[in-house]
Amino acid sequence: MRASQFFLATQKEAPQEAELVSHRLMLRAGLIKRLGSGLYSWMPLGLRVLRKVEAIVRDEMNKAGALELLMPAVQPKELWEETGRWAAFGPQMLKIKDRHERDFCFGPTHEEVITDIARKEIRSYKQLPLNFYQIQTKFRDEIRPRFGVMRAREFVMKDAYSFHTNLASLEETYAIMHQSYSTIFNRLGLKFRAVRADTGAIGGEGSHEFHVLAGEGEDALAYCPSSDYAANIELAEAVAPNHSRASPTETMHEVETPKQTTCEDVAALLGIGLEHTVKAIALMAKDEPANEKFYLALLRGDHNLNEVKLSKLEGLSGFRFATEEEIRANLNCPPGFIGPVGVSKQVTVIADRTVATMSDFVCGANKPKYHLAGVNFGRDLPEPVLVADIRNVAAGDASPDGKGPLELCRGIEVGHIFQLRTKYSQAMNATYLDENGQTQMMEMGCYGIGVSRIVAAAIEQNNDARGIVFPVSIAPFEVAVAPIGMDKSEVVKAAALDLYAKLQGVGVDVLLDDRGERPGVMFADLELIGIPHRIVIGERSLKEGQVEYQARTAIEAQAVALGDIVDLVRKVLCEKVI
RNA sequence: CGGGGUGUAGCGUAGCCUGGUAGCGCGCCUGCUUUGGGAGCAGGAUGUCGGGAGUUCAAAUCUCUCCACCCCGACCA
Repeated sequence: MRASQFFLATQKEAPQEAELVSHRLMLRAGLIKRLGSGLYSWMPLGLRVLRKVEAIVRDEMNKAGALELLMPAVQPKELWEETGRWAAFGPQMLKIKDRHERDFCFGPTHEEVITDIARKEIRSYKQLPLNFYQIQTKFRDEIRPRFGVMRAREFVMKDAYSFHTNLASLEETYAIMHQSYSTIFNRLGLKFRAVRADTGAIGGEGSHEFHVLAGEGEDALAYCPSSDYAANIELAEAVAPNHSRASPTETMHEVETPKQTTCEDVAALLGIGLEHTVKAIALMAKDEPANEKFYLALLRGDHNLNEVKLSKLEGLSGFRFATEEEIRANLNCPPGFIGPVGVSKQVTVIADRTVATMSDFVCGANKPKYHLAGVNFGRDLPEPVLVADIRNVAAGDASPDGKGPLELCRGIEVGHIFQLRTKYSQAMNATYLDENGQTQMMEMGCYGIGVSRIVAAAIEQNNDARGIVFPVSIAPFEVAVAPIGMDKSEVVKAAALDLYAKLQGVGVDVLLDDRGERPGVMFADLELIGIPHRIVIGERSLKEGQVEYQARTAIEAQAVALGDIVDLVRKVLCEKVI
């Protein structure tokens, strides 16, 4: 591609709408343009990247035995009513009407459509297993779209759905997909991690998420460096302490804490470690539809509440944080000084497993400007009603597989695989006849990849002060040729055109910057848009029979003989292929 | 939806408090010069100041209202 025939739309300054580095760079490099909240146009440069990601995903899906098809983006309401998801999906689903006032949605996902296809087309066990996939635009009316295409409302997704006669077959395909996803992210040149995950709204049993590792990722992950354990922090178990509670050594006593409303402040005032304090979090939840109860959740001062774990406890599925008024009404004390000692029987106390083994701890006194020290369960207050794992794991915690301490990192979820089992086949009566002529439910799996999100995640993981650093496999162009003074110098022009033709001839995806811009402009643009390799042709070095080669990640250029440059490019491109 | 913020040319912004000619940088167009890290000079084009209503002799500026977008929480590929 010649830059003069292409559409480069780089900008020096990023629009102030963007906060996240990948979003800013995508706008500055002219990869995308915003149309509305969560709606983006893919400009020619960005689309090249998106298409390369798609091509890798498609290639690996095909290799894994999945069959590509394409389903309608617009889906009739009736299908969704069969699974109860017309109502359950809620406002995240964009509902639309046709001219006859019939209800449709713009598909946020395709379990219903594919299951409808399966129940109509699959009759016999001989046809199974089958794995269908598509790469398609989805729409989810997110509560808060943000970060550009990272969390857009309209986005491109690869979704695959597999059908099986039994669980073993499902598990086999699930393992193949797991492997295929790993291959995909390796080929994309991304650092990633597969983690055990919560199954969320889609339901089912086994589930793994694939995260691109990035410091600003939306998800926190826990992993064990000395084993293969890795899990989303939402799910990662904080293993129960392996010691029993020590006997009390102190008597309970009040301490004056006039301005200390947090565990940190109280610990600092008393000169003790945060791990000797207990914080109380006031919650409201309905155990019956009409009956809202007040709860106190107890966590060690240095631990954080895990809302996913908490909401899985009996009666706490729809919990919310109590308001200040509710705290005052139930504890007769303002927030900042609340604690579990002396509370009425109306208050249900839930203790994290770590808290349950603490003794001689410090907590709020339920009395303004006072805390209590030397507090002990059994003696100073009743044992907690419920003891459970309700905290986030912290770095250094024991791994649940017993193979060492956990570490934390952040990631961007770009893939998710599920064993759906028979959730949809049952709801929609997707059956087949087995060897004995008996009707059986199909087992199902589903496997998603956020194709457009991958582009943002790749940039989030690979950038520097000068701009994007694309992995070769998804760069809009593999190599840029930058001739200096092309319009002035016939030798430069001839050499540039010749090299351009030769690189194209050997199948290199090359951009010739023939715009006639000054060197500084070319270099800045080519670096911003993240072209991995650059060849500069100038009169100066041509006199020596040389050109300059520089990798995007390199600090300095190296002189290369004109005759060797094509081979060098082929070599560096091959090194990147996995 | 709750909390915080922003809206002035394609992008970034000043002006708003204290009402009175809409300004700057980048980009864009023309010409000349320039060509190894975002060029120089000269000339030029582009604004419903987010929309509507109100106050006023006069509104980008004050008031009301609607809208859009961004950031923090619950959702997710």
